[in-house]
Amino acid sequence: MSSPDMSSSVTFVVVVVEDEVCLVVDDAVVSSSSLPQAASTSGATMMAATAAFFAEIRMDKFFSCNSSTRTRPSGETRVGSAHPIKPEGVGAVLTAVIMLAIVQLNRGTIIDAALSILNSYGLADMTMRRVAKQLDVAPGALYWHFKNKQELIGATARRILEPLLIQRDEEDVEKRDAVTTCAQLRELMINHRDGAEVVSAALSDATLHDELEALIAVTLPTQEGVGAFTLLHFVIGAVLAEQTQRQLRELTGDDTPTPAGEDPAFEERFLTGIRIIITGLDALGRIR
Amino acid sequence: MSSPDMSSSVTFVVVVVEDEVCLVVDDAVVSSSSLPQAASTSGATMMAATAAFFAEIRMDKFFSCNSSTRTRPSGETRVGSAHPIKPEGVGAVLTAVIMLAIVQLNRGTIIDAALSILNSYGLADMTMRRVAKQLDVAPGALYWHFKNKQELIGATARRILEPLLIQRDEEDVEKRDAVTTCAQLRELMINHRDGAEVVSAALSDATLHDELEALIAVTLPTQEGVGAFTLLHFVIGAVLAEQTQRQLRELTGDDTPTPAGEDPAFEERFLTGIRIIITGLDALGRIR
DNA sequence: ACCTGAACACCGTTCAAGT
DNA sequence: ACCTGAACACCGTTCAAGT
Repeated sequence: MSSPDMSSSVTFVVVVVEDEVCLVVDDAVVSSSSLPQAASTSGATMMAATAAFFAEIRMDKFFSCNSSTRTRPSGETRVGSAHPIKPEGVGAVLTAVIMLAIVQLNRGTIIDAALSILNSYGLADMTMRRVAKQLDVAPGALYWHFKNKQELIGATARRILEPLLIQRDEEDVEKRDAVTTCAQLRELMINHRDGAEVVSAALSDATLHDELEALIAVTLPTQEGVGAFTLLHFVIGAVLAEQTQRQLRELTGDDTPTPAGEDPAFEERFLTGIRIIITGLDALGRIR
Repeated sequence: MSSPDMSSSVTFVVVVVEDEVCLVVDDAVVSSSSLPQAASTSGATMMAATAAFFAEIRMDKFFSCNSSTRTRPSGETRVGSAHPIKPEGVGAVLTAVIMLAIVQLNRGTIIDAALSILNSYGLADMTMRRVAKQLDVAPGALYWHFKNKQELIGATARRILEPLLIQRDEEDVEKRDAVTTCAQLRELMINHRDGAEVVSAALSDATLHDELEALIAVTLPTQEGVGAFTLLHFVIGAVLAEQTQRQLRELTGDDTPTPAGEDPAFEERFLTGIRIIITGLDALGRIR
C-alpha cells in the first residue's frame, strides 16, 4: 500500500503539522481540525469509498511542511517550504486524506458530533450551529440529513439507548428481568452528560416511547402496559433528578464526603424505587 | 368617586378607543394594549397605590377621542379631535389610568404575564423578550426582578403549584392521603399548557424538589423519603408524557372517538400507576 | 444529490445612562 | 430604586445558488 501508480485528476497538498492535518485544494483549505469527528465514522462505508478514491490520487502531489505554514484564522494558508512526504509517512497521510476528503456528511457523523458536544459541553450547547462547526460544514448542511433539531435530538437519544434498543430483536426474551433492564436504561443515560434530558426530550416521539415501554413490558409477569409505563417514567424522572443534582454539586464545588463522583446513594434510591414498583405490580397482579 | 378636586402635578391625556386605552404623557404614548396584564394584579396593592395617586390627578386633563387618533405603529400619536370625558365615563377612565400608570413592574405581574403567554403559546414562546413585550417594558427591565430566565421559570412553577405548596403550613396534616395529593399535583400541572414541562424544568431548584417530596412524604405511612421520591418522579413523568401526547393529537388533528379533550384513559393510567407504587410501598414496609 | 452563503426573525443577558 | 436603549454574542431555519 505504498505509492501506487495512477492517472492524474485530483491535485492537492496535504499539510501535516504536529497532530493536525489540513487538505489544500486549489489553494483553499478544505478541512482542518475535524479529524476526531471523521475518525469515528463506521469503517464499512469508509473502506468502500477508499477504493474509488484511490483511483484518482496522484501521490507526487503530497507534501509535508513545518509548523510555519499552519493555517491562520485570517485564512491565507499557503504552503511555504514544502517537501515530499517521506516513504514511511505515506500511510499516515493517506489515512488523513481519506478521513478529510472521502467521508462525506451523513446521519452517523452528525450524531457523532452532536454526542461529542453533548458530553463536552452539555445539551444547552448542543446547537445546530455548533454541531455544524465541529464538522466544518455550514449550518444549513445539517438540514439535508435531519428535518430539524428535534429529529437530531431524537436520533441522538436512539444512539444513546442503542445497546438496549437492539435487544428487541434478540432471542433471549423471557429470561430478562425488569430490574436489570431498568438499571441498564439508567446506566446508558448516565454514560452521557445530560443523557436523561436528551431521552426525555426525545420521548415526544411516540415510537421511541412505545419501544422502550415494550422493552420493559416483556420483563413483567403480566404483559400489562401500565406497569411498564410506570417504571419507564420513574426511571427517566429519577435519572433526570440525579444528573441535575450531580451537576449542581460540581458547580457549587460541594466537597462532600464522597468526592469520587460515584455516590452510591443515587443508585440505591433508584433501585429501591424500582423494587417498590415491581412489588406493587406483583401484589396487585395476584389480587385480580 | 366622580371628579375629585385636586391640586395639579401630573398632566396627561387618556385616549379611549373602543375597548383599548392609551395613556399619553408629554405627547409620548406610555402604554397601550397591556390592560389584560395589569388587570390581573392583586387588588390589595392596587388599592394602596390608588390613594396616593389620586392626590396628584387633575381631572380636567382627561379627554376621550375617536378612532382616528388610534396609535399608529409609526409612533406619532397625537390627540386630534379630543373632547372632555363625559361624567358617566370618568369611573372607567380612572380605572384605566390606575392600571396603566400606577401598577409598576414587580415579580407578581411578571409571573402573570409569563403564565398568560405559557397558556396561549406554550413554553417555547415563553421568552424573556415576549414577556417584556406583553408588559410594555424593555427586556432588560425583567432582570431587575429576576436573576435570569431560570429564576422566572422557577417562580412560574411555584405559582402553578401554589395551591399545593401552601398546604405545608396547614393544620390537617395526617388526614391527607397520597393518592389525592398526587392527583392534585397532576391537576395543577394539567391546568396550564406545558405545565409539567415547566415544573420539570424548575425541579433543578433543590428547594422546590424537596418541598414537593416532603408534601408527598407526610401522606405515607412510613416517612421514608424513597417512596415520596418514587411517586413524585412518576407523577411528573406521567403528566409530561400526557401533555406531549395530547399536543401531538391536536397537531395531527386526530379525530379520536373522544374529541371532547378529557380522555379518561390518561387519568386512569395515572391513578393505576400511583396505586401500584403505594401498594408496593405498603408491602415492602410490612416486611421490614 | 449534497452543500454553501447569506439572510430572516428571533434569542438571553449585560450595562451605561437616564429618572 | 427602577427602567430604557442599545449592544453583544448567539440561536433555528430557509433557500437560492453553486457543484
